Amino acid sequence: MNRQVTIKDIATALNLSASTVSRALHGLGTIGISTRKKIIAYAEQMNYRPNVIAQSLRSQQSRSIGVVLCNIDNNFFSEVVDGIESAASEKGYLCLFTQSRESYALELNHVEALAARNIDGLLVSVSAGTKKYEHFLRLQQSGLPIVFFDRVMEDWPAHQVVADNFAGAYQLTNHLINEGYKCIAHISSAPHLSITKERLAGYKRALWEHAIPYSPEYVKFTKNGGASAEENATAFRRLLAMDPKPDAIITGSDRLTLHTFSNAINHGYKVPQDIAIGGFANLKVSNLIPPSLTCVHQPAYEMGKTATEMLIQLIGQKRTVKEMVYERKVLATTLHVGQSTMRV
Amino acid sequence: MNRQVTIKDIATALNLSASTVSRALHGLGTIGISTRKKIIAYAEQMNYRPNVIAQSLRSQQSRSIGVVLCNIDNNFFSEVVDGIESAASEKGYLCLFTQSRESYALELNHVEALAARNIDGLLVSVSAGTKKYEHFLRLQQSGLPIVFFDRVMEDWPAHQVVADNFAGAYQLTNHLINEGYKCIAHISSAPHLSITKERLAGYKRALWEHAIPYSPEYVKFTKNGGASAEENATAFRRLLAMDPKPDAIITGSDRLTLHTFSNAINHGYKVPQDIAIGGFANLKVSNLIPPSLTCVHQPAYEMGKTATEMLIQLIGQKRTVKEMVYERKVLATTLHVGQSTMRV
DNA sequence: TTGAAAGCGCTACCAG
DNA sequence: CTGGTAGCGCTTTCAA
Repeated sequence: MNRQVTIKDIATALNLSASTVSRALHGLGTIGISTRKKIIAYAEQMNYRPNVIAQSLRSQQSRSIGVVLCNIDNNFFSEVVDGIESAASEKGYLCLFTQSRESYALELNHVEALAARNIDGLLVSVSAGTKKYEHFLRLQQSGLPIVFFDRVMEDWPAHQVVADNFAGAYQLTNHLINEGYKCIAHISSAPHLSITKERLAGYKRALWEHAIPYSPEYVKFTKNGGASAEENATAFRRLLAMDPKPDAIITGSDRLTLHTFSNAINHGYKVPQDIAIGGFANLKVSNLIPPSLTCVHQPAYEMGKTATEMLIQLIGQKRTVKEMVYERKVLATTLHVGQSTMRV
Repeated sequence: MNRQVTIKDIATALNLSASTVSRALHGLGTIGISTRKKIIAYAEQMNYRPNVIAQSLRSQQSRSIGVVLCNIDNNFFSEVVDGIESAASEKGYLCLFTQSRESYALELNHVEALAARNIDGLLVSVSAGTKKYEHFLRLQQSGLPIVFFDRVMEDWPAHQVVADNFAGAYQLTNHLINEGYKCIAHISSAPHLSITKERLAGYKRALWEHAIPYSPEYVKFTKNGGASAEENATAFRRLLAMDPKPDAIITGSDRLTLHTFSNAINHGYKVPQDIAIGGFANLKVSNLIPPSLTCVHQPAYEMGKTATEMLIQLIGQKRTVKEMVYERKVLATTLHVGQSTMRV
């Protein structure tokens, strides 16, 4: 590879010292106006680009942020990543992007690999397979700014940006109850995830307010958040085999919603006549599918943007761990009522 | 931030030299077995992680690859990125990921920013706004391995991984002709993109083989590849205002397919009775939308994976620019026939 | 106004 | 088998 042109090259060519060139290029310190112009011109002509790695080594920061999430090929997360990249690139940060694929081991690997790269900060949505948070806590303790989004580390002080999962589930359940549905089941992600718990709580709360007893058998969790069609199919089959049969299902993610919908159709159920379906979903097609889908929409792009801006601000202020004040931002969800939960 | 522990720290603590510690940690060179064990143990205990930035500066490579594409929030590209990340992480590479948002200026910025980070290689799908390739050619000339995927730099020697856009469009058009459609229109992306040209060529070819005259007025291009709903709506309206009115439309991307579908419905057209629609699409819901969508599916995940593997191989072999043999891989598309193009 | 030197953390070479 | 030294490219004192 033809070496990129360096400050030293410019210095030699112009019979100056490296420090002078560096100064000229940054406009800092004192420097003769003519020397400066000459250097700038030559640098331009030679298409000089500072070596960011070297700058990074020197300054101990990299203007890059690490991102760990479970899987990008998912409407919700690709919107989030869109938001992350936008905010980061606007502030001159680059994103190192990794997928945990719901595996604790992979998440751990990626987090360590990122930390070794002098990232200035880390953005995390924890994997479904993660039950220990030491790897995050250690880094946080060492002073690395971390912002969790969507799926957060519970019961530990940390910066968080989340959707109002409780309210989303609560509103959706309420809507179903008000439509007259009596037996509302719930298919959700892995039980220990923060989003799962929050949504479950919203669901329970709505039932409770209407004096409908909560039956745990009507709630099915999927270990991989519906990544495999099979775990969803099982949950669906088991729910529909129950007595009484549920007349509505609330689903907890894009994938779960889609799978449940498709399972219903494949089993010959009509929506909403035989079973109503409504769920968390950031699909671009919800109004193309008939019956149009009732869904709780999360501000995914905004979540990515907000989390990134929060992170970059933290990077800027360089507080010590002790004086850190942890912030939790909750973004509102919106309920879109479609035909899939309409009472017939 | 509590400084990470360095080789020097270990050396001081153990009364050894930095070089010895470095050797021990890498298992290279000669070193006493007991010293080695002692060092390894201590490093582990102190949770030592090599500073990759320093390694990078020294070795002049970073084990990271840059990625530039137009927008991740798009089914096709998020699948591609999934493939890229998988392949990269498997080989121990990290991905620096950027979005050009169909803008030449942003693309240029990102490419330069990436190049300054000592990336070992670059993965590119060119933006719709890009008509000059100097920024890529310069880097390629300087020895940086670049692999283009999906939208490639035309008429220039370069590594490429693309879908068989010609065949995809050809098969789809053929299918429509065989179903008996007479006036087949085409809505595609920006006219100068490689994918647009290839698809147009396949379309023309099928018409030609059936002795159907090609009328340019029945082909509409969208500057931003249908990123805005509006440009698609305009194209749709203009097509349907023509005389004779087309009885089928072939669309050139996820977004265009979705928008066209939705436009048809909103204008009160029945698919396929009033107008047949088939297009390039990697949607996960194509069979949930009735009528089920006829679509040309591209192996997006595989495209990302293949491009990345090709890139990493290039990085490994370190040929000079002169001895470079450029390779173009073409991945087959598959036609899924649904009801949206069924003759009624 | 400019230059020399030191050092960020790491590794490769050459002496001992 | 181990240590010293140099240098990757850059910036930042400090001295001239």
